[in-house]
Amino acid sequence: MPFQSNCLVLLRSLEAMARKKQYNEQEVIDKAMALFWRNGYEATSVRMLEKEMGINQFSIYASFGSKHGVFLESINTYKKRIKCITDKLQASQNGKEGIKQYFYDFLKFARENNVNKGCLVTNTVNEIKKESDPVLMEELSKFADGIKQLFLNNLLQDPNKNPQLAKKQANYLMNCILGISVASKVFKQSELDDIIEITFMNI
Amino acid sequence: MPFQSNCLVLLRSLEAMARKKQYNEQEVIDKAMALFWRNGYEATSVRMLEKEMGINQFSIYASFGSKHGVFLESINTYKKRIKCITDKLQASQNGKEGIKQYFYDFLKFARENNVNKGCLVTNTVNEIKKESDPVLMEELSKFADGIKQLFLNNLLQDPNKNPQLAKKQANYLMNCILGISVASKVFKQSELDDIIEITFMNI
DNA sequence: CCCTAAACTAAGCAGTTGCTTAGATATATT
DNA sequence: AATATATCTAAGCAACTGCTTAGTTTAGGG
Repeated sequence: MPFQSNCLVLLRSLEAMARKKQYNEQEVIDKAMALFWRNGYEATSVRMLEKEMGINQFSIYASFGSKHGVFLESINTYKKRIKCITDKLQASQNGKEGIKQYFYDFLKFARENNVNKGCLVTNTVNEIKKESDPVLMEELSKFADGIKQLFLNNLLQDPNKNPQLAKKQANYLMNCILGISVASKVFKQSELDDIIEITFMNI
Repeated sequence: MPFQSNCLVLLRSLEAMARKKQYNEQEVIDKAMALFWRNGYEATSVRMLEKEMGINQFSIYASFGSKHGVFLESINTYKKRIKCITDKLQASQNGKEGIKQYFYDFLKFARENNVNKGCLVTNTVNEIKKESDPVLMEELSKFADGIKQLFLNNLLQDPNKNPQLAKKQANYLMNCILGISVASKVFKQSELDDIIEITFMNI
C-alpha cells in the first residue's frame, strides 16, 4: 500500500467532501526514515514513530497500513535521497576517481550531528533475516546491484581495462563500501581516509 | 557476574549440602551464543533463550543475572571459539598470505548450514547504539583492534614494507573483513572469492 | 531419617509491543 | 444550516518483553 491513493477521493468528489489530512505523507515518511536510519527497524516502536512523525497511530495505519509499510516507504525515500550522489556517480567520466568521490560523498551523506549512521540498506541487510522477508531482501539486493553496476561502468571507462577483471573489481569495491558503512560508525575520519586511499591505490 | 562463583558453596561445604545444578554453564552459553549469532541481541527474547539453552528462566537469571549478562558471556565464548583462527594468524609466518588465509578461515567459521551469520562482534556493533552501552562497545573495539594488530604484525613480516604504509593497510584490511562479514550474508561464494583475490592483489 | 539450602517449576509482575476501535471533529457539497 | 464522510483523538486489545517470586524438589551432612 504505497501511500494512500487519491482515486477514491476523486471519484467521490461530487458527493459530500470530508476532512482534509493535516499532514503530508512524504514529509512524515522523511521523519520516519530518519528514525529507522538512526535506530534500526526492530528498535523503532510505533509509539516512537508517532512522536517522530508527529501524527497519531491511527493516521500511520491509515496511510501506510503497518509498521512494515512505513519501513518500506522509508526505504523508498532513502533511495530518493541517495539518488543525488548515485546520479553524480552515473554522470562521472573520470573512471575510478569518480567512484572514489562516491565513497567520500557517501560518508558525508550518512553523517548527521557528527555521528555516522551507515547505509540504511546495509544496516537493514545486517539486521533482518533473509528468510523472514525475502521480498524486502531481494529489493535491497537489487539496489546494491545497481550501485555495483555503476562501479563497473566507471571502471570500464578505462579502455585498457580487462572486462573480466573489472567485474571482480566491482565486487571488490562493493565489499569495501559495505565495510565503510560499518567502519564509519566506529572509525575516525583519518582512518576512513586511509582506508579509501589504499582501497583505490592499485585498481 | 561472569558465571556464578562457587566460593559460597565451598565455604558452606561443612553445612548441609544442597541440590546440584542440572546443567553446565559453558554448555548452555554455547547454545545462547549460537542463538544471538543467528538472531541478534534485540530479536532474541528470554523465552527463546529458555528453549535454546534448555533451562528455565530462573536458572538463566541465577547463573547470568540478566539477558544482558547472558549476552556478555556469549561474546566471551565467541572470542574463545574464534581464538583457533586468530591463533593461527598469530603463528603465521608468511606475511599477507597468512592474512588471506584468515579471511577464508573466517568465512568457514561464520558459516552454519550453508548460511553465513557474519561476525557476532560486527553484527553487534551494527545493532547496538554506541551511547547505549559504551562499555560493551569499548570491549568490541578492543577485540577489533587486536585483530588489526595481528594484520599489522603479519604485514611487517615483509622487511621492505614501509611501516607507515603498513598501518594504513591494516586499517584497509580491517575494513575489508568488516565488508566480508556483511557481504557473506548476501553474496555467492564465487563473488567472495573474487573480493578476497582483489583485496590482496595490490598490497 | 530429618534438616538445610540450593536448584528447580511455573505462575505472575508491570511495562511495552503492533494494531484496532469507538466516538469526536472538521470540511466540502447540497 | 444540514448532511455525509474522511480524519482526528484517545482508550483499549491480546500478545509479548525482561524479570521476580512463591512454592516444590533434590541433594548431602548431621
